[in-house]
Amino acid sequence: MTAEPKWLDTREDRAWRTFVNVHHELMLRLQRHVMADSGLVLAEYEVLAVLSQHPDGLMSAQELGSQLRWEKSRLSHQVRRMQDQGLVAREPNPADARSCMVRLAPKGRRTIEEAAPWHVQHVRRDFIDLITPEELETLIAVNERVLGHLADRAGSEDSVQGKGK
Amino acid sequence: MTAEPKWLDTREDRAWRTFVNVHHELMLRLQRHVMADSGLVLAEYEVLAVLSQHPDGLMSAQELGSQLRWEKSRLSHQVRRMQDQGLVAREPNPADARSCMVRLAPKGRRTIEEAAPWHVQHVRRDFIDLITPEELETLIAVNERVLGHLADRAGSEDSVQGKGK
DNA sequence: AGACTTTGGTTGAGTGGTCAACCTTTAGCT
DNA sequence: AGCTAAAGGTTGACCACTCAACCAAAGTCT
Repeated sequence: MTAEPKWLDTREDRAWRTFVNVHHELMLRLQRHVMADSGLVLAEYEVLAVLSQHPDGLMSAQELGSQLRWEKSRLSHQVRRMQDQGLVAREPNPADARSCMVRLAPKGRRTIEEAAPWHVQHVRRDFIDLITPEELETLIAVNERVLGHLADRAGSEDSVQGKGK
Repeated sequence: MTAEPKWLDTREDRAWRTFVNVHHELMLRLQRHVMADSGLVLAEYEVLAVLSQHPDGLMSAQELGSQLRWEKSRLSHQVRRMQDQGLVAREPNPADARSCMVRLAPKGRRTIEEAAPWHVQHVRRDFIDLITPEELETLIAVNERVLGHLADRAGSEDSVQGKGK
């Protein structure tokens, strides 16, 4: 990189830093709460939450993964662990022999139904309720813009530039 | 939890989901970029970045940690790994024998100076430049509000409520 | 001075996530 | 049909982060 880049000014730097920090600390706190309330780790909660909102708590691994925006291997590991605990079950997918279905087990349903109200309350208290409606709209707009941008670039990811040095 | 909680409405849910997703995908992308550009992992970059902005690249572990908002054990592990790579060095702290100082090693300085412009450019392209100045102010305000809130509650963290069930 | 607490830091165990390699099935092409 | 490529998942290795236990030095209180 020969020319000096545009460094971040004070506001930009602050926006970036706080963005990173807020996420980290919020997640840490929610993790501890959900663990205290239900014995789940956050990742388990998220899987159960998505599953429980589908008819019969049944969906293909891939749909589950794409909804969570998780990599397939991450999901696979997670599902294995949760299967060991009896929270979910794997079933063959009749429509595609490569694929597999993940089903919410009874224990999983009980757990999520008990945990969800608490979790929502914590998300509210530590995040949503601190934000005005206008700010909320701004957040959504910005986040979706960034996500769209990232999705766009996701494919065209060889055209980086000459590489440092 | 006897009474039904206030569930998240569509906008709130969206704000929360996109918030989580944006962070995850941005970090993933930045991690890959900084790795491709300089061979560093993001955590290493962050440590070097903070160190390089201090006189002589020297600061106490605790100051480093608080600036990064990292737990002490995380920092300790990270510094050890980076020391093994010759990016930083540990030195005794003359002012306090319990403490220790972390110094930016020459190799660390070269690395960060080469990596920083690229990193900044990526943060810009994938985040900052997608945000209008007014939105940026909103972001900062919201993030700092949430951080303040979290810091407040950090201490008083036994007064949870009756617990589920 | 002597005990008690607090602070700064390290360590090891356990866990979660990424990556790359692999296998199987499905889709595409001729 | 037959060959190749792509898609869905699994696995194992590796690494980073958290948590709890621990240690030594500083501060505090009497």
